[in-house]
Amino acid sequence: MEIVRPYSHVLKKMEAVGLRSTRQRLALAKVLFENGNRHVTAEKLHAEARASHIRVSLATIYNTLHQFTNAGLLREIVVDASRSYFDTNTSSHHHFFFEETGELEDIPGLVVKQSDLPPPPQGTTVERVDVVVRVKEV
Amino acid sequence: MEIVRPYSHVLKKMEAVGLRSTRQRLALAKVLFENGNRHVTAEKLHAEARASHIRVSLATIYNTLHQFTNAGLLREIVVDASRSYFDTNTSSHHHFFFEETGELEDIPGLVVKQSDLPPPPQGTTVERVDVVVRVKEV
DNA sequence: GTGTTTGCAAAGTGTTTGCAATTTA
DNA sequence: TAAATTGCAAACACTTTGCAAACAC
Repeated sequence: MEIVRPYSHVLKKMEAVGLRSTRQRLALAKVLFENGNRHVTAEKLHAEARASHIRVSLATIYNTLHQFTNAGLLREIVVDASRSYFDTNTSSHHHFFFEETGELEDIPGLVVKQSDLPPPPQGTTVERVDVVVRVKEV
Repeated sequence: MEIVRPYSHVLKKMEAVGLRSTRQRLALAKVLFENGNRHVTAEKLHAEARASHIRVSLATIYNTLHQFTNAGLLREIVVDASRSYFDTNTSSHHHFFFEETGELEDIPGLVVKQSDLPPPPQGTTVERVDVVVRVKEV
């Protein structure tokens, strides 16, 4: 019986990019990656960390979110001009955004192909395509 | 020969929703709607206004952008977590976003149909679909 | 031990607000 | 003249930064 370590790849990646295994980073990695895909804001992660008795400053939350994003462990999603969202799913996919609650949800199986799009402007290449489907409660 | 008043619909709309024709609003409407489609941030519009010797405070810029947005004359575009963009083209369309310069450009002829998308989550309706193609200079 | 990381408080950025003075209708 | 609008400065929310103390290796 294999022991599942849902976020062992995170530890490997941290080492690979030279991020030390500090108490804070390990605890945040656990919260973020242990339980499937998540969408978090800095504030939410901070609140959650404190609720789990993890002592971390907000500054460290921001540092960690950016370090993980640079390491390719997180992806930043822009849906709201006033807050940054981070997604533990770094594969190419899109989102439903619940305008009232500010929640995000992955859209399964929506793939935008290069051929679906007009060519990018002269001298540019497509870095990424983001589709946000904004939904409202009826 | 017809006299073209590219933004006469704006004046009508302002009246329709009860926005008085103040010096500031008229001047900003002119800047925004006189020369085809535009994408502006508050700061850019403010700078442009001052360059054209229009005295407007930043507070009024924000007020006006929101009032015009509520009136359906502008559309807010979310592409950057740190700034709000407003588009004079309120019809359903999508954008190229130049990550280095922060510029926006309409994508002509990209239409996302309801049938292209998975159904929205139970109890919600699609308010709007935003596609942002992030491009980088080669 | 050395270089990295943390946490705090201060600073920064874009945006909003309260309110007196001004302007529009 | 009554109600709406403006501009200022202060307040705000979120994020970043500088730096001394704590920590990882």
